[in-house]
Amino acid sequence: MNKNSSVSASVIKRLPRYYRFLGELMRRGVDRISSRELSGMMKLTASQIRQDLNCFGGFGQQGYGYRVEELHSEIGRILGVDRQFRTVVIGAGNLGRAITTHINFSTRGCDLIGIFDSDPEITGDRVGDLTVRHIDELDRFCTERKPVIAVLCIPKAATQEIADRLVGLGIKAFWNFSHYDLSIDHENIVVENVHLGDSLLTLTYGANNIIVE
Amino acid sequence: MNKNSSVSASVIKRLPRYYRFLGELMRRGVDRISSRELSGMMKLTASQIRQDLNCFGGFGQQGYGYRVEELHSEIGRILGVDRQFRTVVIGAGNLGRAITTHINFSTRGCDLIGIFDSDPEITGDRVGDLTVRHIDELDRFCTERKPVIAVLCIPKAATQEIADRLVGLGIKAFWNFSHYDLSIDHENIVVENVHLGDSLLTLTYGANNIIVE
DNA sequence: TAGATTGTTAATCGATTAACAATC
DNA sequence: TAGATTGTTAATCGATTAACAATC
Repeated sequence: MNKNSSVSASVIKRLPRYYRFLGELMRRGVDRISSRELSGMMKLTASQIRQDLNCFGGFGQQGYGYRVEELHSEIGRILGVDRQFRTVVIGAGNLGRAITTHINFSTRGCDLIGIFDSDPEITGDRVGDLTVRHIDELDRFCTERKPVIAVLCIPKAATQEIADRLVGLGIKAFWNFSHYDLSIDHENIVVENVHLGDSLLTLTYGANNIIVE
Repeated sequence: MNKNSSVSASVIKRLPRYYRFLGELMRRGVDRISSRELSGMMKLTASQIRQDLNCFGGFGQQGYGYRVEELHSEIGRILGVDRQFRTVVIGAGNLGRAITTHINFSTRGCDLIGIFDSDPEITGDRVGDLTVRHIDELDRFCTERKPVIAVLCIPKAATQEIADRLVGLGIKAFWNFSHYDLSIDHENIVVENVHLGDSLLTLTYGANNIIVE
């Protein structure tokens, strides 16, 4: 059943985008699409789309194409949007607050249950429908509520230490926004590093090469 | 002189990370490093590092390695950190504010000169050391100050329209945070799409495949 | 000089694209 | 049935890795 283990990172990175485009098509009331049409919208080749989808199973129908709603829900299931992973945010500074309120976690398989900060000045503040807890409460909170995903919005210097501690408390997945390449040596822990600074530098590189001035 | 045009996106995407590691080495007072040592730190192969760097020139010295400070500044120059591209943020909601205050633009070749929003309720608010301007002032502001980079922190639905308008006002590069794949058909415009939602879904996929429950 | 490590070419590997038989 | 479009195999392309001669 699990073809999954062999699916390459390049394919997986494209799944959320497929999911997004299919959701948009659903909203527009389209119920059927061919790899050819989708390739036009997404600026991929039809070949690649068919190849990608077939990593997970034959979702299409020869001579007809793909049923949008079915494909959308299949990809959703593969991504895990039907799960509700208990998730905590560590760091309630500007970025932590913005991520907490700006990202729709529940439609992406996550249930946001806590936000923590080390600054006693801001514990008690409301962020979305959560209340900032002091980091000292983390151990007890994790023991009781058993979160499995942590969003790290903390300074570089604190990241590795907090992450190791969280692994000890049962966290299995990290969404890391600190300017630090988090790598966990434990088995069966997943990390998604965001690196906004690197992203901006990539843009600067592009600008540097087109803007002569 | 410009080997640049032929350098692949995969290499360019790695440059900010090299820059970051070299900066860290400088801070630690290391002044010499071999591709072998760096490969250990960065979890790349030494071969790849030498291959990558040689896209831009021979920065090393046979039998010795690379001088950290020199390599750091060379890569910085390639990325364009010594430029000061005038940059505006469009959208002063949670995310716009967080990006504005959280990211160090000036060390990444950007000079943040304005932040705009369509909500009259928040015009006049301070964000970092900027004051939120109403979006109606955008045209005049651009004519006078000539920004070249725009950071888009606006809803999906508004993105394409605002981007097209900004191109007309002289913007050459977009850092796009809306959940929308911005693509500009004009020549010589660069776009860096961030897609935090897709990043979270990639993590959810990973979590879904390790957390059995 | 001997040792180390680069710059660069060649070999391998993986990802993308093309082609087409299977089939709805 | 004929037409369309998938699923899948084969060909191509690009990126990574290995090897080694050049040279500091």
